[in-house]
Amino acid sequence: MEISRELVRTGSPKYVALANALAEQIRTTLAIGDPLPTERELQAGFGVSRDTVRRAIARLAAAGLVFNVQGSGTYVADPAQIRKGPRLTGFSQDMAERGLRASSRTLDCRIEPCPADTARALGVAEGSGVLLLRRLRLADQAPMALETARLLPGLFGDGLPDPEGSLDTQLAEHGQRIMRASQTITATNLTATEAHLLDQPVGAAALRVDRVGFTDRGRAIEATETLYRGDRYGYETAVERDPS
Amino acid sequence: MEISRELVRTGSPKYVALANALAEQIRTTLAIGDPLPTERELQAGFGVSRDTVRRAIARLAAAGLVFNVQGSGTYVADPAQIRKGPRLTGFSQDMAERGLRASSRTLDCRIEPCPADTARALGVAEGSGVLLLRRLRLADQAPMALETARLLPGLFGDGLPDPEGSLDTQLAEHGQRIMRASQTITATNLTATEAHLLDQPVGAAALRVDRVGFTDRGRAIEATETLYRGDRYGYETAVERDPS
DNA sequence: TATTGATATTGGTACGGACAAATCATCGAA
DNA sequence: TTCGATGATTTGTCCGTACCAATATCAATA
Repeated sequence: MEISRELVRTGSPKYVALANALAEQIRTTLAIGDPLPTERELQAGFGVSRDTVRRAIARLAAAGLVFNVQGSGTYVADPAQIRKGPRLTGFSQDMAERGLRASSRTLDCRIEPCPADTARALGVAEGSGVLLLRRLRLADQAPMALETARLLPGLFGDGLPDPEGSLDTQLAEHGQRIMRASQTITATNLTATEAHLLDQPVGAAALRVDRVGFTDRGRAIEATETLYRGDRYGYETAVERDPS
Repeated sequence: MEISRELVRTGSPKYVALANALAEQIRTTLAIGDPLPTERELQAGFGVSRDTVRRAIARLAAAGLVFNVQGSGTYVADPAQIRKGPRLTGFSQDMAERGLRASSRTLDCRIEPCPADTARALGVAEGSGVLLLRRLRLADQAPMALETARLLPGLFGDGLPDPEGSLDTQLAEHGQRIMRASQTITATNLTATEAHLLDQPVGAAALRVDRVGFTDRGRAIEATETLYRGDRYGYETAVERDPS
């Protein structure tokens, strides 16, 4: 493997720059199963410490690009097989990655008393006012999902969000970034109302995703229930074994 | 926070032992939002290097137990809100964690030609012989899921696996451990045959999980399709934002 | 009182070294 | 040829040090 000896750092830490450089070289010059240069070779080649090399490789391993074998080396993983784990995305980005154009039709946008289960998830008192946003989500103009979001009040200053835009983006503009979320995925048959909105036959199978979003401080700020059309949507995820 | 000064190491690395010790003390003596001792305090208290302390804390952070704030400290996260990510488990263990007793009824167990899509997932030639294992999975005696597994031949020496036992356990006994898997989750309506086996009405919504299991070397050895009853099963997962 | 600015504290990055554990290549013996 | 021992190689763990970046604290100032 050819080793470039200069790292481009645009404000990011050195190990991130090194990881990017390695990822690029893996894409361009290495095949699946090929070994990377040894850590000490990389250390010498890039003129960095082994600690930095190991951090960079750990980053690639976490992304599923490579895997380590103690005593042997570090090897390029199969990108077709090792899919990336589920990333936290909004609907728009999710659709974009599937090559679909996302749009939405707002069904409801107002302050309403919080139901019990949502209140528990958000850590607020039952019946206290939360922002309700109900939207029909379209992909390439055709109905894809029915989304009911409840957010803590005051996240958008005093006003309401723009129902047409990406919630995630608007939250970020107000200094609130959802860094992690917990989801429960179930299957359900559509009711008549839901089926009509989604342009599906009554009783059709739908994927129901209940999501609670947290900031990096662990504060729950958003609870969303989404009904995806079973015939159009699949949820991809990667799981790993417990360290044991 | 009280700091114990002795670490119990049962073969595991020091940072793992420290992480366990910290997790225990967090459970017993700290509340949500409380700050951990500073890294330098822990370093002195346990008599280890700061590197070891940081590794231990990184482990806890990855598990969602704590979170870091640069310049401020490390704080205890809310365990009720931050659920653990999905772990790679077999059906038996999955049910056990839900407090249900798993059993199974074998519907089919033989060698058969591999269909095209599975062949691609497993990286073998289409039509080559793979081990087919079809089982009805029961939880507390009631049908829960319909599982169709295809495995590379020869994983169990020359014979077939015991259809009643845990596949995962039997694989491990033959030196094959599935370390990661990629899954696609969809919703579907049950056919008449499937519905009958699962004791559900025809057309009931079911959660379909297509899983491909890989060894730590990235080799695919198992492809499983599982139909879970929509009224009994939910899939829980945690997602995180991309590092960006 | 409110704001600013200096200073200390805390986690984040980076360097260096040493040894352990797993693996691999080699060589010798059976 | 086959098997096993041996030593070299490679990743994993652990230690120590130094400095950077973000945050918190508090005194000085307007």
